[in-house]
Amino acid sequence: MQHNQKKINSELNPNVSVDCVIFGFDLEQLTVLLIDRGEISSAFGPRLALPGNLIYDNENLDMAANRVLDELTGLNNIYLEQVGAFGDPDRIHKESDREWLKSIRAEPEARVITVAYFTLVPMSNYKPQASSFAKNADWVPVNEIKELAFDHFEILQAAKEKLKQKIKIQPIGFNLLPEKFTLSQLHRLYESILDKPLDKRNFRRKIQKLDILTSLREKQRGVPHKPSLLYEFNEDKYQELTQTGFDNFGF
Amino acid sequence: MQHNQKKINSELNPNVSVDCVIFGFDLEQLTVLLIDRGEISSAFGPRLALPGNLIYDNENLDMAANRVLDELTGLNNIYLEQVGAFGDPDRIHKESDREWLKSIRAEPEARVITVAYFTLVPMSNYKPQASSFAKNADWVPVNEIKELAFDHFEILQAAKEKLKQKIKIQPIGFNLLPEKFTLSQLHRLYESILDKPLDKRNFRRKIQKLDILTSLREKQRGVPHKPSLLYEFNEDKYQELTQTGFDNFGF
DNA sequence: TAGCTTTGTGTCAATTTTACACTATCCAAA
DNA sequence: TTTGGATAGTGTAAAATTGACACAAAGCTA
Repeated sequence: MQHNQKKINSELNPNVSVDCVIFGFDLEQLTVLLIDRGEISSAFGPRLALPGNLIYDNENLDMAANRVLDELTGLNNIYLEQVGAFGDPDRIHKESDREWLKSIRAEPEARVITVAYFTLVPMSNYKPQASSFAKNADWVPVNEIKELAFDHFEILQAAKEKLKQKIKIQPIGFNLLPEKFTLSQLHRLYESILDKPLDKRNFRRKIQKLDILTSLREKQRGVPHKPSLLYEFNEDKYQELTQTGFDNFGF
Repeated sequence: MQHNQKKINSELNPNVSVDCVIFGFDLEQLTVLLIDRGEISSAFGPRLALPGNLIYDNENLDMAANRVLDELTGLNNIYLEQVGAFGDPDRIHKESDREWLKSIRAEPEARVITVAYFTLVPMSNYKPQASSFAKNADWVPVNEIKELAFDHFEILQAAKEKLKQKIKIQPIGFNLLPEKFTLSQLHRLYESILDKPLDKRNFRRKIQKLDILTSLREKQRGVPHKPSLLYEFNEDKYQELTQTGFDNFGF
């Protein structure tokens, strides 16, 4: 593999962007980190949008997604997975979006293909803060989101679906929880991702059988009810599992 | 949704391409339709590549993939699914690939992000033929492919994986078979996609339970052994199934 | 100390999965 | 026409998994 073209300066590629669906879990429900575009577009359409940006010509797509994530949250080394590319020619040309683009893009009329990612961040590690491209960012429960800028709602749907599929195959949900968590929290997390109720006892049986939890000799404190045992995620077992994979479909 | 920018002429977008992993099944094994780039690059690297092309500015990604597929095979209305975007800055800058690009691209040095698709075509409906961007195209058994141009081998791996996952969730395999087929052929197809042997009786039981096959009162002819019953795919049941979905993971 | 809230636990029936081997049918070759 | 070769087609029993279901224990609060 040779690199024949050394890029001294890296420039924004006006035709390709990344957008991130940043999932969090407030121990109650699944949430997404959205940016508020402010008044400028509110007269015409949704204020909220997924964080995203054009890519630089010297970075690959994963790097670009990580950069966006880092700029917004200060987090890196985060679970990140590509959802796919979205490239409708008119995806950014709704009236309500054009105004905003004029204010942030050098070529607001350019056709932009976006590559969507989803990431899982432990909300406890992060509180929203201002960033270069977002004055305001906030966690919004997934179920309350009815519309978003551009085609971001469609992207969100795709990301949810991908997460749903993925969590059936790999125990990635732990990325959304604090280091120590209770089985009830994990249970609730699965319910909100799969978007259906799961029997408590059956869930516990099944998750325990995966053998990736370490039970700590420590209880919840300060809760007005029987305190729960805390658990930790067992990375070694996880690695082993991802090797083996856990297939579902019986064949 | 308003369209504010009418494009009279559509131009090639020099920064975004689509590549298609066109799967076929020769009733023995899974195959992929590859184009032969010919002598020009053979001195340096692989001659074979996935069919693909730059997108036009007035078409969306699915349309572009369909166009590539149509140009090469004359087939349209084919099962098609996005695999994802591949955007390493150096993905097309191997020495062995640059020569070829010079011969087919207006801007051979431009950075190109590609969006990969996989499609399933019934091989019986198609015999390779010349096309605008490929003098020669041919079916190659998946297992025999060791290297491809650009990052196409990586794309192929991703497409195989996606197909593997997908076939566990939806009965899409039928797209690879002729209209009438035998259970053994279907069996063999699943084995070659999942890349592992499946017990014959268990497979038959399971597939029958899906209830998407119609048994024809017709037998194979001219085979030097007990002829197999022929089956047909039942579209109505399939639609019903995709509604319900068939989940694997038990939760 | 009484009451509220959530945790944590077991069993049984039904279903699904896995492993496994022999006969039936057609063609081809002798 | 008989025989051999090849693949089709079929059932069962043991093991594992799933799904449905209810009540006592622990801590907090008033």
